[in-house]
Amino acid sequence: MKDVAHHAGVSTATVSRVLNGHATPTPETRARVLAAIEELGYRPNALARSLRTTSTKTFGLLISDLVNPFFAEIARAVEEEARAHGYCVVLANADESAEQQATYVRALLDRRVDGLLVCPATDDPSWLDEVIASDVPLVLLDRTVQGATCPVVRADGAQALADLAQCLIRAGHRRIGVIAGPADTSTGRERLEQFSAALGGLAVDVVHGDFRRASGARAAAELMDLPERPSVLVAMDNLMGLGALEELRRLGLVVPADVGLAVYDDQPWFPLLDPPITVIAQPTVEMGHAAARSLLALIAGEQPSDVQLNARLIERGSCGEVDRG
Amino acid sequence: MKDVAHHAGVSTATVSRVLNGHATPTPETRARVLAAIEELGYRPNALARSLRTTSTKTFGLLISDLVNPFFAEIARAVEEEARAHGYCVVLANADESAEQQATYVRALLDRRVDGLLVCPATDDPSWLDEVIASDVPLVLLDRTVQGATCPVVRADGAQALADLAQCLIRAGHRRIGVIAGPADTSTGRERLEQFSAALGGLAVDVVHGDFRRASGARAAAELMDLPERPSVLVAMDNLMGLGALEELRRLGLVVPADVGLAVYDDQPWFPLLDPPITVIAQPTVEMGHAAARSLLALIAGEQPSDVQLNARLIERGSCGEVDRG
DNA sequence: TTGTAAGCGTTATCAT
DNA sequence: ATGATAACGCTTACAA
Repeated sequence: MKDVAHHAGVSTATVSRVLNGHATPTPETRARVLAAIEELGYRPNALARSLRTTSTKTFGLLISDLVNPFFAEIARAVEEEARAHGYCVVLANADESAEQQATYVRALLDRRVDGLLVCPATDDPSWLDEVIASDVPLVLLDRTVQGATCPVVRADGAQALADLAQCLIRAGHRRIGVIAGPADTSTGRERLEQFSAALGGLAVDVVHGDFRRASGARAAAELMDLPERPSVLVAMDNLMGLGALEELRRLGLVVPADVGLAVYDDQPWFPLLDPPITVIAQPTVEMGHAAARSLLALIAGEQPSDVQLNARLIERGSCGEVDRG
Repeated sequence: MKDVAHHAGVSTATVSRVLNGHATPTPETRARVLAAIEELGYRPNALARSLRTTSTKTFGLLISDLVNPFFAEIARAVEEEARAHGYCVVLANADESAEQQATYVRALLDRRVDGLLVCPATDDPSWLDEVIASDVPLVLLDRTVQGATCPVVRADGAQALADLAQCLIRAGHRRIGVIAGPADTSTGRERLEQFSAALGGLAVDVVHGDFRRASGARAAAELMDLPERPSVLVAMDNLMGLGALEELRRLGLVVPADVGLAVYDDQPWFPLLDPPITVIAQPTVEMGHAAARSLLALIAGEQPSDVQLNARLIERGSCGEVDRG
């Protein structure tokens, strides 16, 4: 910057003014400075600038699992909305681990992001104190944590789960196996509760997984090993659904003849299976956009309210019709 | 930091020394400082630290398309390896756009990342000059660009494509439709060339896509609309393969009876289709790890050589057997 | 072992 | 309209 100033015969202050589009510099000095910048290939140091202005024009986005396409889509949407408003997104991947999440929260805070979007790995609220202390604006995405007072953006699956319950009961299912998410995540608990509630008194067999593929396979194996086999399986996330599908295949079980299957989260390949899989689809793109906008609002000093988007059931025939012979 | 120093009755220099694990501070002053840090909830400002030390302990990772699971897996692996060596990864998503890529290269350079990993969206080398000028270490991942002199980590598909060609010819295919990647990407060109070469004189019908889903559907439609229909389609990337699958389904065509299909990139759901899809699998995790290690080496002043991992054919039956009646 | 002070590359205040 | 200059929060000679 000093070089540029020298080259243009001005002070660094003027260079700064040109850089930041201030009104003051005269058109001709502006031209001289711009020429010098061009010639020297000068690029401002964002670190120094941020140190001075206390603004990094950067969001931190903490994702629970990057290889989960549900989160990848959300991340893409967040980044899209952020970019439209002049913000960069630093993406960190917690891999469904609470410790990694805490580590990254700290790393992002230390790097002075202007705002934080977190898809919490677990309910554990211990990391919250640090971000509150730093008073960096925070928005929770997809999942909540205990006692958080910040805006939350999530999909409401109650209606969709009720629809699914109806659909299964109508099809004659009386033994339902649920591959639930972790009990220490809000989505894991809620989906299970809402589904159970919608089922009325009907009991379900529940095995908890961890929202990842292998756990879906394990859970499916366990459920199909029960003395009284379920006639349909409901996987509460797409990766566990994938694992379940793999396990059923391995066991030589045919969907829906031997056992039905429904999955939470839609994926483009679900309709390609035989039979196409019945799913509950979440509005990922809208969630990402809404979350970024909430954070923007928070930064602008507003008080954005929570956002609840609706998930919806897409029936495709993988839940079959139970033979009532 | 000044507060901490006051609180502990020392100077900021001593606080700094404690923070950075220097040998000098006496155990008891160290304890006092640590206590003060704890009590005040002090967190060092990474920006200021980086400004001073010119090291951010951060890699920039520029991905061509985050919702492409191939890149998501790579990103995860890069992050994993980087974390193991004390580096954070800032992930940016170019969405297969050259302009967005250039924008992000600049943003990452300005933020003074210690190294850059780029999966180039196109061959366009214009952004290269800026990173060379900045002399931030650079590693190219998956794709190369014209005239780049930096280490490259990629998968070599020549053998796998030759195997696939053999497999198709053996099955009796004589009209092969290729859904190729963009001609302005190295992987787009190479895969097509290597496959054509392996086919010997046999002509192929080629339609270029953009490595994304919709283009795969369009290309499949175009190929199946040819006066002489191909008996098998080869999609040179998993997203275009997905699109092709969707289009074939829409057209009411059955794989492999009506038309065979092979796809570059494996995905967990390919084996679940009926028939399971024959694919060429790339070692994504190894690629991510290798790339991160190459960058680490570059930063350490070494001269890592290019890395070529082998892709491999996995035959699963979606290419059928042509009826030679 | 510890403190003083300069400097990293900016921006912003205050003069001019 | 422009130029000195202090300050942002940290690290590191150098001195004590």
